[in-house]
Amino acid sequence: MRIAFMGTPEFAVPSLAALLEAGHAVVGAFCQPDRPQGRGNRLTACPVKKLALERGVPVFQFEKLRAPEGVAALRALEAELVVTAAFGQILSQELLDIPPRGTVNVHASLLPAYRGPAPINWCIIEGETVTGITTMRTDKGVDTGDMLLQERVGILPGETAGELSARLAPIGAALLIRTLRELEAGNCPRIPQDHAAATRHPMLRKELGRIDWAQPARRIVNLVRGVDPWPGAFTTLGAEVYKIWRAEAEEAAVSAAPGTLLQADAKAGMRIATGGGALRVLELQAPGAKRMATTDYLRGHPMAVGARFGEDA
RNA sequence: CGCGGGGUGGAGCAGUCUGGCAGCUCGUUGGGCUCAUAACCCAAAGGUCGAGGGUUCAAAUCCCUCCCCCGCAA
Repeated sequence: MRIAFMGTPEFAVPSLAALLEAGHAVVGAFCQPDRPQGRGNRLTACPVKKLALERGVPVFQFEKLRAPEGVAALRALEAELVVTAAFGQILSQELLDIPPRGTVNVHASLLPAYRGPAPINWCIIEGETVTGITTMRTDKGVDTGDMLLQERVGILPGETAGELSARLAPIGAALLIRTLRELEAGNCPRIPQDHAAATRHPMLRKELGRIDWAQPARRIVNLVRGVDPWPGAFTTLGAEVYKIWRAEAEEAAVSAAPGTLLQADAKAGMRIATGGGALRVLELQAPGAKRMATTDYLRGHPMAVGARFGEDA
């Protein structure tokens, strides 16, 4: 099929690769414009753009695809079908009307649950143990279109959003290919979503990573996993910002105020009081330093038991 | 030219300002001790101090150039 692909981050890469692999004519790859990124603010190409260039697929980057130039560009490609995967822009009805065989989206959740731009992160933050991939017909709402195929995937204990995303991406790619095959054969199911059962979660913000020590340790662990690798869970100690990358919940009863440093020993490790149990910090990152095992950190940076995290700001 | 922190035995760090013996907490190895240990005691190995150049009687430390890592902002 003549397909226009739209996607931006790493998650979308296997889907684009699979389309090419399956012999589809990918006539264009749309992704977000290059953004200044990292130290030095250098313009950086997104993963989809890199792959597209590598495979000789024409790349299109519009600040707003729904603006006239974007619409014209898509129209000019004369694609039969549009495939989107974590594109990062909402398609207008005008855009949706262009491809004669419609638009198919690869979404990383079991719709209608976890609609929105960051389903993988939110599943983990909310403590889910099962998620999945849904392929769907894109309509004018955000992740509201009719569902095509769905595949359940278990979330591993301790798995981070980054790890889960890397695991889901190829599963999504495979499901996409199967969906297209069944669409072409005319035997693909098409199931309207139960909108009453839908949940929607917002885009990630930096501030989401701030640890609320009044929460139970178990929820803080889920936050730590769910915002890894971005924005990362963090807390403050005085003016310093510490990131916490790996932690376990300890159910023991704790009487100290939430955020209190209960233990900081280079051998026994670090424990912090929470609103429910203690948080055992296994891996952290101090300002200016790289992430490291808590015990390693404590060897060179003794900390006073009784200090309160998250007290300022 | 966005702002800032950092690179020192295997790990985490101090020492750099004010040049003068390569140091701390661990780990590793060997030995001892103990019913036992995230325990304790004794000993040992392990370093181009990120790279190159310069200044100096003398450079981890001061000057110049470069490389690499990290945080913030976006």
